[in-house]
Amino acid sequence: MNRESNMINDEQAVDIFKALSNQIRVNILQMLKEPDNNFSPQAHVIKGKGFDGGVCVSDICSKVGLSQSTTSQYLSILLQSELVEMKRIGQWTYYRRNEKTIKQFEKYIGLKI
Amino acid sequence: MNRESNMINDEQAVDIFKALSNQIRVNILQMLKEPDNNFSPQAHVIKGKGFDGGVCVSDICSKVGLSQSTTSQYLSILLQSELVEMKRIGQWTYYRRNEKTIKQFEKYIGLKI
DNA sequence: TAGAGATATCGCAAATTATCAATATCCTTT
DNA sequence: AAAGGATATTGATAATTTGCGATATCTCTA
Repeated sequence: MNRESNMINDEQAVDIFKALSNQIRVNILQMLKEPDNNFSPQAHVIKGKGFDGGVCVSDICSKVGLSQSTTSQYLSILLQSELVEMKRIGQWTYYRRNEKTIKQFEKYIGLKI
Repeated sequence: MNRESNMINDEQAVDIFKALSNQIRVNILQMLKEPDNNFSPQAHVIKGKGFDGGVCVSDICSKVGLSQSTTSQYLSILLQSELVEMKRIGQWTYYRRNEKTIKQFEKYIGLKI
């Protein structure tokens, strides 16, 4: 029951549009689709620990070529819009795509846009 | 042949995200889905003349409650991203959704985001 | 517990966006 | 040709975003 619970609202959708209104943030989301292919072989990509595919900030940072502070801030914008999720393990913070939100967003586009 | 011709590129996609990163512009696009239901009965909604469903700027303007200049500018942002198309007929400029781009955008989200 | 590494936050200057009033342009009609 | 209505453009200011360096916080290890 309650199919609506899967639907994001207009406000959330605009937040997502804002998050994606920057090429580099889009790139980050795209790179996270295939962490193993898109980051250096020695990159810190998680297997196991309940957070498969998570990539740590410094690897994303060196890949996108922006400063650490900007990269961190962009990740937090993606996090706030729930396009990604994060988990801190030790001194590293791992980010990965939040496929649930992305699916809901796709659905929103099809129905509401 | 050439299935790729239907696919928008990353840059176009970011332009679309920017266009949609504003609630009012999203509202305009949504209202244009059903012009007859969303505008006043005496609104200037086109039937025929090869531009069915087109709505003129002043009707959109009074509906969204922003100034004429802002409304016009928002429409031109939507036009540049090709989310809408326009046709000038006499002294009126009619805008309507560009379903082709919207479909391509939907496809882009599914494949690239 | 002091240092070192990873990430987040703060403060800032530059660039961009939001929004309006005023003005210009384009059509139509007289 | 002039007036008037519809839309676009311009100029201006306030607000937001971009992106950085500096600093703070957190966590591990010596």
